Amino acid sequence: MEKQTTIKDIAIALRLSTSTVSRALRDASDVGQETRRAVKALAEELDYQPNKLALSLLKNQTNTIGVIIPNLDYVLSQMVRGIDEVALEAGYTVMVCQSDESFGREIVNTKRLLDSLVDGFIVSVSSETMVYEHIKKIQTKKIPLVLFDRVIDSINVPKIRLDNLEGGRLATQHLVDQGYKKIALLGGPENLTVSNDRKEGYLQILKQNKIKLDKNHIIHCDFNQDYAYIATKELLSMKNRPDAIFAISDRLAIGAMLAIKESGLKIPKDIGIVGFNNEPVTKLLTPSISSVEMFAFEIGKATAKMFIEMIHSDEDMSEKEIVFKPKLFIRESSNRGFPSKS
Amino acid sequence: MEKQTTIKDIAIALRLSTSTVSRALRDASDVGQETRRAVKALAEELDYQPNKLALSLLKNQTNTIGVIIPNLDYVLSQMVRGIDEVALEAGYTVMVCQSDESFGREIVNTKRLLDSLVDGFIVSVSSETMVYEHIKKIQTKKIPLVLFDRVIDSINVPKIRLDNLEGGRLATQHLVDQGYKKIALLGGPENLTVSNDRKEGYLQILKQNKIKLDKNHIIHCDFNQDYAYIATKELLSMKNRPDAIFAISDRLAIGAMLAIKESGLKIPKDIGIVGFNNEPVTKLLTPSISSVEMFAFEIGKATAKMFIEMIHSDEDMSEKEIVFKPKLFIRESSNRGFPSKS
DNA sequence: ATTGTCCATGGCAACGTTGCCGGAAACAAT
DNA sequence: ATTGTTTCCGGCAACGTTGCCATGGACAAT
Repeated sequence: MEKQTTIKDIAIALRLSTSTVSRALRDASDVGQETRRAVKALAEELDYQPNKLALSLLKNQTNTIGVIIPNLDYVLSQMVRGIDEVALEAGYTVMVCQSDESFGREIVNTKRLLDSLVDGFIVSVSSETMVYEHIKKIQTKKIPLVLFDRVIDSINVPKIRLDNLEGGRLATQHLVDQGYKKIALLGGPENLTVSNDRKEGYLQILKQNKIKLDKNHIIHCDFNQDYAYIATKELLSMKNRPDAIFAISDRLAIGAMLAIKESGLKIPKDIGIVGFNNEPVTKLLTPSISSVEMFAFEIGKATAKMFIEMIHSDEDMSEKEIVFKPKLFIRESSNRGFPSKS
Repeated sequence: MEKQTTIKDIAIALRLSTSTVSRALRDASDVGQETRRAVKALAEELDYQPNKLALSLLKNQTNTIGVIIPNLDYVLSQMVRGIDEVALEAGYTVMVCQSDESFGREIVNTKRLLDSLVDGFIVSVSSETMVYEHIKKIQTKKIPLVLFDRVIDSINVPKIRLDNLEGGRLATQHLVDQGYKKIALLGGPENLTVSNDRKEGYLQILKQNKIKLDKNHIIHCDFNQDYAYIATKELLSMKNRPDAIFAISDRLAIGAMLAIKESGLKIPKDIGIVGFNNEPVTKLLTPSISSVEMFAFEIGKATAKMFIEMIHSDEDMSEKEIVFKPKLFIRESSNRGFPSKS
């Protein structure tokens, strides 16, 4: 690590003061034509780069956004890509920290970024997170904070998310429309609004259609494909066997599908499946899996935009919330041909 | 953004000098018992956190690693996870920048991180990158640099990568063993050693087995699944139609598979496929796709370890290279049952 | 009483940069 | 000749921290 050339080096070489060099470099007024030219020339020659650290210390701002996410699966990768794109454009650098769905690591990451002095936070919580002191601490310190995707209702900051309730509704209504009568739910972590909203949508639709719910048909299996596999085996062995499964994520849907395939039941004839996220893989499987698109890339971009707006505006934005509308893609796994084509 | 409590605040409150407070906080010698206790108590109460920026400026080190990667697909996500894990452990924070396979953005990212004063770089180049001035600049400034996965031969720094040559060999030899005679190659970008090594392995095996190569059977399609689909359509329409495809990534293999399915040809009977990366999706498809595992997570960890070793050691490590051995997972897409089971 | 030693603390510079103020020189206006 | 204005530049402080050196008091040894 070589010493970088500093403003001082230039000042000494040119027998000027650092102030003058600084002004010349920034094209400020109060600098003579000649001096300016000389300074700029030498700066160029010595490949001078202003020391960001010194500036950050002085201005108490780092142009860095701390992003805390639970993992880097397909959806979050897309979101991060969206955040990245907008942030870069706006002159911010992004520090991404994965909590790996661990509450402990989420706290560690928050602490770290907090004293790395990021200008603000963009956060999506881990599935283990049930108490939000670390998040509230960010808020207490008046550091800009935006929540996205896995959002926390009780915290009053801008939020960008999918309308998961509607997503749950879309998926479930579709299954009802296809004539399925006993629709099971493979749910996610119970402390995540994302999961609960999707579940709530599911429940609403059942109620709306006067379908009696068998409580055993709801199984929570985090976001773990293997759990979904096991849970589905269990569902299939029930006396009151479901004839459709709404899985709260595509991973769960895949786990379910593997279990169903092994059982010999036919998809979608005997049993239908709808997933969530619309990962590319859903198109590729046999049968292809119906899924709810959640516009991850767009959510990422919107999140970063909101963040930047928040930083530059001084009005209170804590009530702002952007909610994206989901879209259902119907594929083989749930398509029995209803309503029958004319 | 509230003002953080500083050492000065504590000093004033306790009528001490900043030096004394600093020493007390760091458990250094030369501080009285009483003062130490008082300082620590107040620091706790005011939630004092040392200002990393000031420290970084002083010590000229940021405890931050700049990671530049072309994208966040499955393999790189795994690698980043590995890097993250080790880096965190060692007290480093990671700044991940995606170049999105764009040469321009790679340069921008390098510049940014360069003057964000990261302590060093971990880089995997974009598929567009053919000239390495920006990478060499890192080296010129004597900033620690480690290359991984997509490595550049002509740059003399530690490298961590897969034995792609062997990977290409494994895949191709397997196809030969299964009795395929006309093996096509869906290649990656031509300026990436990763692709070229895999291709070279393929060529070696063909030669070893005295299989005549039809030059039309080699098609480069970056890492783009859609190109692979089109390329495969083309291959299938050839007079001298291949009876197997070695795709340099799973994405390409999937593209190929889609095209073959449409053609009505049977996999693996009429035509075999082997992919590369061993993404989880390969297991799930019908037929499941044989693929070469590249131990992305382990490569990530090894990379970060190497980086940290490099920072802490003063011997020259530029010649160090860690090469992981690939492993072929044989699945339905290429399994014709040879050698026939007894 | 003088010197030496130890302990606890304070002062100052430095890291690289900018912002503010002051000042010198040149020239114009009175 | 005095005053004012402009142009160009330097000095100093500040951001938060640490490292080095100085200082002063207490106490023991001579």
